[in-house]
Amino acid sequence: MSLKYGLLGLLNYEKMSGYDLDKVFKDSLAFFWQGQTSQIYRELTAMEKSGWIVSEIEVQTGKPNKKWYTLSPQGKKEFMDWLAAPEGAVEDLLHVRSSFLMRLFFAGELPPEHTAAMLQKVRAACAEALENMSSVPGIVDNYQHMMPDAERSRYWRMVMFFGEGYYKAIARWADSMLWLMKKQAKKEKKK
Amino acid sequence: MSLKYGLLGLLNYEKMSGYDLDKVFKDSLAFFWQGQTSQIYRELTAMEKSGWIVSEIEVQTGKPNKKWYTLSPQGKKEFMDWLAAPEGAVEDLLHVRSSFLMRLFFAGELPPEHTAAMLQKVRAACAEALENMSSVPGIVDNYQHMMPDAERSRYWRMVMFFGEGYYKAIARWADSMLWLMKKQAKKEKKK
DNA sequence: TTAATCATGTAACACGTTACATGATTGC
DNA sequence: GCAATCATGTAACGTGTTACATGATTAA
Repeated sequence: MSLKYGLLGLLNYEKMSGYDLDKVFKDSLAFFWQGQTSQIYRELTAMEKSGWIVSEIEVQTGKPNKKWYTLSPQGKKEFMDWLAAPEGAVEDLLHVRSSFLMRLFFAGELPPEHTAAMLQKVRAACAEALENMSSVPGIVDNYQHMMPDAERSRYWRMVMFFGEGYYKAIARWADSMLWLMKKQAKKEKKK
Repeated sequence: MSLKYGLLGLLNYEKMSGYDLDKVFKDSLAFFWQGQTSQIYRELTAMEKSGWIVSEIEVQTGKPNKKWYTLSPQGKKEFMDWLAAPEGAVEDLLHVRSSFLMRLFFAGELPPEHTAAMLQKVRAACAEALENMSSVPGIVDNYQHMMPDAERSRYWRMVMFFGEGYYKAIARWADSMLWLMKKQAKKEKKK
């Protein structure tokens, strides 16, 4: 659902090809929405058919031709309508979907050591994710030229803060679950 | 991917019909994995074809017939293999996917008041979600009979703690973003 | 009398994932 | 010589979503 609108949003900043969109998408939106290259091309074809975007081909020599996409007035309207639409927008953020938690739910079928090891991996993954985040401000700066004004990137930073808070929350949770398991293991031994 | 295994996991506790599974699923697993009723029936049909589960029909009068599903040895094996499989299990928890954040990213196209209102709704939704969570321990107790032993539900509680931490983190984030926006609005006025 | 519960699904469509295809140019 | 970059996709399959169908019984 959102992939479409992500692409429209980027095209609203500037004219781009599918290839460009793929890269910019992965640099900016991929933190909260993942899309395969093949899917991006499919959506672009579909949106052109709907008249939301318009393409023109630039013939290149030595390289494959480039297909430049531009937002049509209708596409801009669709984007703005989606952006302002309130339906389901808020609930969505609280929505969790995770196969890790599914495994944890059934973890009673395995020895506790297995789960403890997984939680430790979660801890490590959080630490790594938080470290990797230090490169994001640089990326934001690199894209400053694309944004019509500086205020635009304020929201990008808000999304970043969300990521930070999220990773930290998971780390804290994993720590306290590990502590809980240790306590429980001691109790078991006494018996 | 996980829906299948969620159903197997529940059938590992006890024999159930699609209808039962649908309800139990929504009471327990739906916090971290959503599945429509129609999807559940589809997966059950598919898994029976694969030989992971076996069905027997109970003829009822006054009510529709019931189709009881049991885990086959192969199904149990598939479940245990999935449960212990480490591939991608951890990364998955750190994975974010949210159309709310997509909208926030592009929020510069709208007046800041619009975004502030959305953030306030997020705050309210977190508070509500945390309140609703108080009923979960009761649900866990209700299902105690299904679990082979008390330790099994320890992991259910861990999942619950995750939810709590998650909602609290979002609430804190939303608060600080609102504070940030207020500060910024004052600056704008001065100019 | 109206809604909820019991119990099964089918059909169609939208979206996500994986694998594959092509082929020149540039940097190590 | 080999990998990466540039640039386009198609095909097939898997999963998620929405709408619809049936029809008796029971509780408010």
